Parts: sequence; C-alpha cells; structure tokens
Amino acid sequence: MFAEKGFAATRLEDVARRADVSKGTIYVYFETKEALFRAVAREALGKRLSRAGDPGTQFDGPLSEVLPRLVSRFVGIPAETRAQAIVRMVIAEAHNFPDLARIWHDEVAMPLIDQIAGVIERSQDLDDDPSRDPRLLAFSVIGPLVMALLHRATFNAIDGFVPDVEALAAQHAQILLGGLLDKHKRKNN
Amino acid sequence: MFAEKGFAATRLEDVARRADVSKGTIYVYFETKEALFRAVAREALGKRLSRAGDPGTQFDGPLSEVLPRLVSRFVGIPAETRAQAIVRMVIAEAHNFPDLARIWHDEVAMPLIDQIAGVIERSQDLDDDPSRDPRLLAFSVIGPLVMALLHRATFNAIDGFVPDVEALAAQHAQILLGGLLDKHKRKNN
Amino acid sequence: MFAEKGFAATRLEDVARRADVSKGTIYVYFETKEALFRAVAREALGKRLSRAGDPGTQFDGPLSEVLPRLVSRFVGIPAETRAQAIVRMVIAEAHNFPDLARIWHDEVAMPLIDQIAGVIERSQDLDDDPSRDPRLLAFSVIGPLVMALLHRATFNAIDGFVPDVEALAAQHAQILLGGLLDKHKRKNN
Amino acid sequence: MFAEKGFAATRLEDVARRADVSKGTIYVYFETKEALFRAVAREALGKRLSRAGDPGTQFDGPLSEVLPRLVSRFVGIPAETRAQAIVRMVIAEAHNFPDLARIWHDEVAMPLIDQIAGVIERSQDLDDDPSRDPRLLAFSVIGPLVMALLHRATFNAIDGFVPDVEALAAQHAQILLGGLLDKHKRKNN
DNA sequence: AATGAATGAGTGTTCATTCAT
DNA sequence: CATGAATGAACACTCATTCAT
Repeated sequence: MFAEKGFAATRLEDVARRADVSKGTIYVYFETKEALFRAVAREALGKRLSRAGDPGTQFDGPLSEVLPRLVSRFVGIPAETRAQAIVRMVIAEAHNFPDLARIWHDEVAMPLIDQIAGVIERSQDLDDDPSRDPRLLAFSVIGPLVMALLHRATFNAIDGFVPDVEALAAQHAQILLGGLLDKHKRKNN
Repeated sequence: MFAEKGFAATRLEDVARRADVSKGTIYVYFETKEALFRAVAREALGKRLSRAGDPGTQFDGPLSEVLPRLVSRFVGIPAETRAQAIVRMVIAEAHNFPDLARIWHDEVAMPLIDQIAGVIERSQDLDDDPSRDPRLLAFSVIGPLVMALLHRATFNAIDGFVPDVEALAAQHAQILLGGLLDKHKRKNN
Repeated sequence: MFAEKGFAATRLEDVARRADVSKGTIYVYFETKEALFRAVAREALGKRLSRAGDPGTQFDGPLSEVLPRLVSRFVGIPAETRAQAIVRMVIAEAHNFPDLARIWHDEVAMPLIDQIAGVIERSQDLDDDPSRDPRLLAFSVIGPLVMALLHRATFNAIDGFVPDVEALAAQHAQILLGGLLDKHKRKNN
Repeated sequence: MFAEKGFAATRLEDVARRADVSKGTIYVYFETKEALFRAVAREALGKRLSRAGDPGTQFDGPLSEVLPRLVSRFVGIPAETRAQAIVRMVIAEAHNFPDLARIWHDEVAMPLIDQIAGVIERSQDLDDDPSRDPRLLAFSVIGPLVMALLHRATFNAIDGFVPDVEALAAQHAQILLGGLLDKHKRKNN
C-alpha cells in the first residue's frame, strides 16, 4: 500500500484492515508508522538484492551472448506489479527518507549498475575504448528498460501506450551489440 | 514543494509561507489543495509541452546529425532541478491523480516518444528494418538519459554516484549510431 | 509506582515488568487497574493504621515528656521514602478516588489528629484554656512536621533545601512547650 | 482542570469545551498538552509569586505584631479553592515535571520560607538562640496552616472534619509567641 | 483582496483489557 | 495459574478549510 499510495497517503487503518488485524496490532510489532514503512521498504528491497547483487560471473562470455541476457532480466519484472510499485515508491519517497535512498543507492542501484559495467568491461571481444565510462555504458544498456518499466508503472491506471518490454529488450540488445562491436568489426574488416 | 515532498506530505502552511502569503490567501485563488496541485502540475507540465511537442522537422536530416541533437536535449535539463522534480512528482502521484497521468501521457510522454520515433523513421540513411518498432526505438534513444535524470533526482539528497549526463549523451549517441547504421554500413562495405 | 507517578501516569505494563510478571497476570488477581490501585492504596495505608491508631495511653504524662515523643514519631518516617510517597499519592488522588479519601480521613488522618488532641487534653500540667480547640492544637503540633515531610516528598527529585526533620522536631517541641506552658509558668511565677 | 484531575487525567477535549473553543484551537496557542500544562502551572504560580515574594519589610516590627500577620496570610487563601488545587497539583505532579518542581521550589516555597525566617530573625525582641535554624522556625510558623490547607484540599469532596483556619491562625500565633518569647520574658522577669 | 483565528474531521498512537493456549 | 498476542476505545495532535474582519 505504501508503494501504491505513498507514505503519507497510506492510512494505518487501511493497512490493518488489509492485514486482517486491528490498528493496535500494528503497534505491537512496529514503533511508528515510519518504522513500519522502513521495514516494508527494506524488506521489499531485500528481495531485489539477491537479483541485483548476482555474481557477475554467470554473465561472463562474449558480449553477443551476455548482453541479451542482461537486458532480458528486466523482461520478467514488469509482470509482477510489485516491483514497479517499489521502484515508484523509492523515487517518490527518496527525498523524505534519505536513509532509504542511501540503502537503495548502495545496495540496489549501484550494484546493478556496477555489475553490468563489470560484465561489459570483462567482455573480451569488445574493443577497449578507454574514453568510455563503463558506468555510463550501464545506463545505455538498461536505461531503455528502466524507462519502459517506469512508463508502465506510471500510466498503469490509464489507457495508453504500453511498451512491449520483451520486444524492446531484444531490439535494444541487438542495436547495442551493433554499436559496441562496431569499430571492432570494422577493424577486422 | 509538491514536486519535492509529494502531494500529501506538502502542507499548505509551508506553501503559504514560501509564497509569503497567509494560508487563507491560497483559498482566494484555489478551491482546494488538490485544485492548487493540479494547477501547479499543469503549469509545470505546460512549460515542458512546448519543447516536447516541438515540430520534428528541425530534427530531420542524416541520423548521424540528428541523433546527437535528440539526446543532447536532455543535457541541459538536469541543470534545472525543477524538471527532475516534476518528473519525479508525476511518477509519484500518477496513481493518485489519473487525470494528471492522462495529461502527462497524452501531452508530454507520447509526443516526445513519437517525435523521436518519427525523426528516426524519416531518417534516410537508416536501413529500414520493418521488424523494428519505432516507438521502442525511442525508448532505446532516450531511455538512458531518462534513467540518468531520475537517478540524479532520486539520489539528489545523498552523497552518491552522479552520472555525467553530457558524457552519457555523447557516448550513447555514438553507440546508437553504430548500432542503427550497422547493417547499412556493412551493406555498403 | 502509583505513589511515584500517580494513578493515570502509571502504566500497567511497567507495573508488570517491575513485578516480573506478564501484563496478563495482573488481571488474574485484579479486575481492573482501579481495583489494583485501591488494593495497593489500602494496603499501604493499612500499614500506617497501626501506628496512627496507637492507643494514646502510652503517651500520657507531663506535657514536657509527651510532646517531644509525639513529634519525634515523624522523625523516622522520612527515612523510608515509601511513606512520603503514599501521603503524596493520597493528596494527589483524593479528588479522583473519594472513597480512598474517606478511608484515609477516617482511619488515618482523624485518628492521628484526635490522638494528639487527646494526649494534650489529658496532660495535667496544661492550663486549661477552654477557648483552645484541641484538634487545632494537633495541627499546631504536627503541622510543621507534615509540611517538612511533604517538602521532602515534593522536592525529592531536585536539588534543593532539605529540612532536617530531627532538628525540626526537637526545636518545634521546645517552642510548643514554651507556648503551651506559658501562662501556666507565668502563673507559677 | 489540571489542578483538579491531574495532568494525565485531564482530557484536552474537556479543556476545550470548558474554554468554549474547539480542540484544535488549543493547538493554535500551545504546542502540546504538556506545553499547555506548563503555561498554566507557571501562570497559576506567577499569581502566587507576588504574595510569596513580598518584601519582608512590611512585616518588620515586634514579633507580637508580626507573627499574627504572617500566619493570617493563610487565612484568606483556603476560601479560593484555586490555591488549594494548585498546591495539590504541584505536590502531585512534581515527580513527573521536575522543572516545575524546581520553579516552585525556587520561586514559591523557598522565598516564602526565607521571608518568614528573615522576619523572625530581624525581630528585635526575640532572644537570639543561635542553635535555632531560622528556616526550621519558618516550618514551625506556617506548617500548621499549610497542613490545614492541605487537609481541606484533600478531603474537600467528602464530608469530614474541616479545620477552622482562622481560629487556627490566631491560636497558633499565640502559642508560638509564648514559646518564642519564653526565655526572653523569663529573663526580663 | 487578504488575513489569521478558529475549526473539526481525520489520523497516529497509547494502553487497559481480553482470551486462547 | 500464567502468558503474551491481539484488541479497540480513547486520546493527542494535524492540517485542510472556513469566514468574519
């Protein structure tokens, strides 16, 4: 509910009703509404951690194999509305809860970015252009999918354009491969 | 303030203080807090409209010239914190204010996406791969920049990684160009 | 704890913790918080009864011997913080618990006052001034000591003046003796 | 109401009703219930200050004239229930509000005690017994009247013995005079 | 038009009380 | 008998909203 309506707009009474307990029961387990929110946010986040912090090794290999696998990780996610909502919640409440922003930054966003940057860097068949910032490369890789995810989350309730994330992943991976291997191939030519 | 703290967490008393008027004065001009929010959101959004709805013609030309120009439009934006905050606000409140989502979708998001899709489609030197969805191409083009924008907006308050949007724009445009012109070039080879 | 913090400010959870039982256990023995309070107050009060209701006979004798003994009964009391706190509790809660006020009045306050009044009345060497109310005499006798007791109880927690009750008792008894035997002595002169 | 029912047992809704304002109005003027209580306690106390802190000069003169005047100051007080209730409140809440105890100690209790001690000390016709603590003398002087005041306040609600404070003041002053001037007179004899 | 004092419905929080185990 | 998890009525406190001036 926090993810759906935001922290302030979520009433504990509704939370209690949805949890099928009384309002008082919440306070048996959480000191304040904020404490509950932090716990929820942390837990929701924790479930993401496992995926975001995946050992990069399983992604090592030629870029042409690794890249599609990287982007396709986002394909399954939009199916579960939960993840969309959590990302939205973090974006919405980051300013009001800087410590949560910190955790999300340190334990979700940056690990994900660095993992992708690492995978690409380790990829052997890539021409090493030292001018390229590997972290910005990560933005190039997952940015479109993140944007699509947020597009869905934002316009969920209304009738509008719904990007086909699977198609996007395939198409984007292909373009990226072309771009990243571009010079390399031309060199070989 | 709505953009910074969200609708619910923004108190009219604070708004009044910042506007150097009394709380009562707000009600001289706006029926309710929600009416004020809608007005603010619409106006903030309206300022974006002009740019987003730009006639695509000025972007026509060879992709190698047009693409860098498209992505570089995002370079100036993060400088003004306002735009970041507005995007964040829309994402945060879209669920609670579907009509705003509607407006943002119809008058900002889709025009921007379609404009970019159009520019690319009209680009002569692109090999026409009919399997490619032009709208998804737009995601590929601006997704990384949108993601960088949101990264900044979200982790604004904390000390963390700050993507260099200008470098990202340049680098991403180059990669995209490579990818999009890939087959074409090889054909020419 | 009731004596320290008052009825309303005392939480049963704290009582339970201090008694090393669970909150629920209290309700095995007492119907309500009020019932517990009454029981506690009655018992604390009961322990005082024995002394307050002492047969006055043991105090009979010449006033010069009896008076110091009467006031010195208060000397030992302030040592035990409990008694101070109980008096404070009665004063604090008398309004909210009239029945406790009743009991305290009938079984503690008045017996004590009447005992002292009786002792003084029976004292042979006192000139019988019929205009003197014996009960008011009791106030004259123990008032200063009661005040000292309450002074201690009230300003217990802060760093302030602490009356030396023993010195007060001795000094006050001496003054009273002078005053009560005044005419008598002058007569004898 | 705080004086009558204590801090915790006083509901702001009742306070509001008695003040003929809404609950919210209280919060226009006071941050919290505690702030309201402190303000009330301070003000109630402030009204006493003028009397307690009276310049002692007006009481200077022969003890036989000054003493009756000192004790008779308490005669008027019990008539107004307010003062009784305030003293009761202080005794009841001193533990929960140490800072109020501090103020009451510094600005009411001790000034009163020291004033009386000073008056007696300055009194010329008193034999100077250096062994006597002047502050304890103050207890001897006003203790009975304080006790009578509290007796009334405590057993206000029930039907019991009501000390005649006026008679007590007269009688106690007379006894004290006898006791304090005792040796002196005998010397002169 | 602008104010700011007053409002009261709404919400977070407390805590005496219950009861299945 | 003892527990502690659960309760919900009660209460402190907030804040959008009103309105006389």
